[in-house]
Amino acid sequence: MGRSPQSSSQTPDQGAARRPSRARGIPEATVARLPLYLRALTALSERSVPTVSSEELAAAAGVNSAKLRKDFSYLGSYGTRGVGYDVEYLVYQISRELGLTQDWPVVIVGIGNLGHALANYGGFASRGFRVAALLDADPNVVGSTAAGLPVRHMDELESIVESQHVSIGVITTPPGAAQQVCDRLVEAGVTSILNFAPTVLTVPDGVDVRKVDLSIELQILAFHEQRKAGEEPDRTESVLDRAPGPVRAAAAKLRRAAGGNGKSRGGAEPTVKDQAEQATKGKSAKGGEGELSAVMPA
Amino acid sequence: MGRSPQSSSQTPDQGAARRPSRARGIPEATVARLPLYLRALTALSERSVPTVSSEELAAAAGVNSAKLRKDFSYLGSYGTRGVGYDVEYLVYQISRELGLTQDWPVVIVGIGNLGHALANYGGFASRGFRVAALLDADPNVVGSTAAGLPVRHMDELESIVESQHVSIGVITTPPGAAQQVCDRLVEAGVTSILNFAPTVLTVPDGVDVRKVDLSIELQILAFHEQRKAGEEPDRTESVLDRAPGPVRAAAAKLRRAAGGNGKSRGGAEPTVKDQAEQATKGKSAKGGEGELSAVMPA
DNA sequence: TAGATTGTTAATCGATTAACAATC
DNA sequence: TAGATTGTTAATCGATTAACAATC
Repeated sequence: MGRSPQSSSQTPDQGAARRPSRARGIPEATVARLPLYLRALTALSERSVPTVSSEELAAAAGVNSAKLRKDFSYLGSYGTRGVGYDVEYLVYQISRELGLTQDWPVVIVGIGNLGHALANYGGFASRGFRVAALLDADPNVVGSTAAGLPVRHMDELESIVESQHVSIGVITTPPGAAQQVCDRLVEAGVTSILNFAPTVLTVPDGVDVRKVDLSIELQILAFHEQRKAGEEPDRTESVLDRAPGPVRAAAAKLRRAAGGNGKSRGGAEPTVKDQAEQATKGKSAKGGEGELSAVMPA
Repeated sequence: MGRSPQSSSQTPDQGAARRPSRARGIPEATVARLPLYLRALTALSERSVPTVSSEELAAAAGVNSAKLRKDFSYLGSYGTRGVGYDVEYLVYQISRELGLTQDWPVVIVGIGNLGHALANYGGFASRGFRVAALLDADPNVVGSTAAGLPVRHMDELESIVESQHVSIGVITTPPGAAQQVCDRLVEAGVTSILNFAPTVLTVPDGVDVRKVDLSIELQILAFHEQRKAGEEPDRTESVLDRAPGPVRAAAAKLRRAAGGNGKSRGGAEPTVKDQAEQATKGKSAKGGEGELSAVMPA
């Protein structure tokens, strides 16, 4: 069976998006928004709002109305011109489209803080996801309870997955254990994996992986944040000069040596490049993946 | 100041993507992948690998090499033809591009299980993110410690954000409190928000919001999972018949009444629609956002 | 020089958006 | 009927990908 690494990251080409994937012709981008619409509709339903226009619903979901109507057009013609959409009816249709009208047993592997948080997450149960088991490798954790469920030992993984027909696994282990856990889940029959460990998982064809990476989200924010403060005054100086000592020193050296910012496009400047290289040799990895092992206690 | 809801969800148009946004011409999709490359490069750096080809690095990051080279071309010409990329040099350049060579103080608001998990997340510190403070509204939580830091009261939010120049806030409160917390953060000077609460936040222009939604990820997996099992045998029957009692009954009724699946495109079938509507009135919200309040203990 | 690999081009694909005819 | 709002079209935009000339 051919193995392919998943796409990872909160980006357009998440897991399933790699296959032809537009199952039944619904674009991946639309699928990713259906849960948003469902959430907004559920809130309206609780307030007993009978119908809603594309404009109102779009506002509640945080998208524009043209996009929403286009999205809904892939599902069918569920609205009424001049009136809008029936809230209950849409809740049902979207739930059905997403597969939420059936029960989805899931296992959570790695019961640290994050595993705990997920086990307690009410948003799962209310949408058809049922925690079939909590698993951990640590004997000190096994036997304790989280969210009213006993934490069971990894040894039971296969029997639980098989007997309860679990098709979705959630991995909240340290990164070092993630691939091995993934392999066991897949071998036992799991075909969808939600991965919180900061690792690229390799899975056979036919298995979907989605990745949630807390640190990546922050890094993307930092990228934009960086550009807000100075509004491009002279990035080389402003950014590097606020950097930690060694980097700042190297930056100064760079400027003295070449006046460039190491970002000049196409300009072949081996001198600049070599010096920046030297400058970073010392600090090198600066923390790196090693520290991530401490991220999510197994 | 014009307020606009953020785009939310792990989809292409996350927060910042709404503005013209391609700060310095780097596409949003590329920015979202830079952290992946950085992680892979950091791992290589720790193994003291001096250079890497686009093919190797792409494999490690889980993307294809053409995409990687295209991404890097936006940053500059940092490789050497015939050789590849210098690992240390690239680590530095990408870190700089992402703004990780500077220190980013963040506050985490809402210290439940998830807040705890985030406070302990080693991936933050190793990338320049420093937890400036943990905040909570619950007097029983205030004063305890998490990840070695004291949990402080919400009342201190403004003074902390201002005195420590915090520009990034992480919201892990229950959904009901999120918008209010967001408003206070923004008012105090925060311009980037990472939102874990299942709510659409409204923020002024110039403020970026990224959203991480655990339940949405699972729903997307469920959508694809649903299509694997049966491979389109006759979805109306297979899906609805596995649904809970009331829904299944309604489905049967529907089939009897019209033989349609309620999904027929364009075909105006008021009878079918009305009956499906009736059928769902009873179960209605089925849990819904209310339960989500239990998600993340403040 | 020969082999390897980058950086860029151009074609393709998918997603977004405004506008409006259809129709309730 | 008049007003409102959907569902769809078509234009635009952005992202992906293969291929290859440039060049180490």
